[in-house]
Amino acid sequence: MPELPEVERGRRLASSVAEGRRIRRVECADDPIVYDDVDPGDFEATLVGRRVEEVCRRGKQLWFRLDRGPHPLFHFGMTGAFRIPDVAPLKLASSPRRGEGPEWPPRFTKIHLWFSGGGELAMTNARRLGRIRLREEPLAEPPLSKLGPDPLIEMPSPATFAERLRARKGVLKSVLLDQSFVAGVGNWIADEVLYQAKLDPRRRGSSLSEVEARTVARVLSRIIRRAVAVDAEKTMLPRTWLFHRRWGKDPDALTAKGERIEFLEIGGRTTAWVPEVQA
DNA sequence: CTCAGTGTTCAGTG
DNA sequence: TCACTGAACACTGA
Repeated sequence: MPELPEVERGRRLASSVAEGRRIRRVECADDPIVYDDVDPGDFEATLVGRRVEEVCRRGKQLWFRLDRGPHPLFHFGMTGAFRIPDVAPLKLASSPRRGEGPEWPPRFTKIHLWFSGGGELAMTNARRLGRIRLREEPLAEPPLSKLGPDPLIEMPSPATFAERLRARKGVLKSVLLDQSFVAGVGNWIADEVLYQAKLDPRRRGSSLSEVEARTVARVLSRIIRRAVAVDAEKTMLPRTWLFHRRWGKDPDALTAKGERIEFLEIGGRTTAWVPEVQA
């Protein structure tokens, strides 16, 4: 379920287990789709023995900066995640949902890494829209080189953001999802931003006033920082957010304030919005 | 059985 | 070339 905050959670998890450690062993699933342009055997040989200097993220892309290249890049697609072995061996009363149990490595594991010091990390990817790649210079090559600024670590000034947004002719929802405009916004964050900024998702960037465009910048930054601050834990997001009410296209869905939520399809994506606030 | 889906990419169009 | 649109990808879970 990865948008920027969830990918950042993955980065922190990987960082805690991998940074400063050497990769001792690698096991890849036999899945050429997930390996994109990399042969799984080469991949294992490339990584074993390398030291992980830093786990980096930009937008929804993650990569390990190793002591020498090529460096592995990870993209979670719609369903990917990093996992580490469960710490608590105590049996819980309730039975875990499928794929979330204590099984190790977990179901749908595409790569399993062992580090010096005993840590392990697995990347799962049930629907196989994720990608694992190798790059000599990650930031200089696609997909990273095509990304716009990451709103957590390199958010432009409101003035700069507003200028860029007002230069766009496309509808706001699509512009926010464009990873070359800002990196890391996905479907629910785009809807949340437009709800809190009180803007119709079908408005065109070029139609915004300076004040409206700056509001988008401010709200986007605030939402991202808040979601990252709670480590993307959904139940910790403010009750007033559209997030909690937007799922399932429920025709009777209401916001926490009792406003009616409606659904549109914009750029092929389901868009939840609140006409009485955003019209 | 059918279908939506927290994402990206690419061919096609204007 | 830019900007945008829609389809394709893949497969689980509802």
